[in-house]
Amino acid sequence: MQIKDIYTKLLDHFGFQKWWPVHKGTDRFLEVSIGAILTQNTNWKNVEKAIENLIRENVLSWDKLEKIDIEKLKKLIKPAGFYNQKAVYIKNFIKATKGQPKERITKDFILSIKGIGEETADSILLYGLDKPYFIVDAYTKRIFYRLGIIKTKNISYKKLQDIIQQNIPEDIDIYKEFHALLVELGKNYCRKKPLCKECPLNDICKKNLK
DNA sequence: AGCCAGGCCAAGC
DNA sequence: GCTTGGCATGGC
Repeated sequence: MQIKDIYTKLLDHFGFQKWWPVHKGTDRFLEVSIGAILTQNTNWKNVEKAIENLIRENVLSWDKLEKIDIEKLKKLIKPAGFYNQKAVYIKNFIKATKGQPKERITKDFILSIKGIGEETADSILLYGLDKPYFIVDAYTKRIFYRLGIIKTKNISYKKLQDIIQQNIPEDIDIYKEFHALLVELGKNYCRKKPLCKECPLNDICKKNLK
């Protein structure tokens, strides 16, 4: 079973996910970046509440986020949790990237911002700027470990990213869809307590509990 | 009523 | 380089 066959199977089961979800009328690069910071170790439903707050208060823009009082920002993003550090991270990100031409927004550049790690950086690059970086998250590691493709869950981000990128076409739309599909599988079947019987990958998984 | 979520950083080996 | 503890809310 090849990695690209897993993608096909998931696509057959779930259909296209059309990630990353953004609101009409907002800057895609900005909304993806803020969403990526807010969703660090956080349920997306909670992130949606925080983003709704920012939109309702009309502060989801580079200018407004640069000027907003940080205590007010904390209040607005509170539903997303870890709001003290995330407010600082958002401020750091805005300060570093505001007014920068898109060519300057390289992975090394955004990784140098305190609060942006590997996954957040790749989310911004792939979904915000259409650059070919495959995103590795906790679901990706868990799923590939259970499938038997990797032998340890402690594999480094870079190693798993390389394995996946070397085994699927370098295609932005596939990168986007595949990651979204892995999240869908992780949420619905390959949970901490997995639902193996109904899992669409049951027949090719080593850890299944038939 | 716990357990969990689309991680990151700092500190300590 | 790898591991650990802290960070916080709301859904299920």
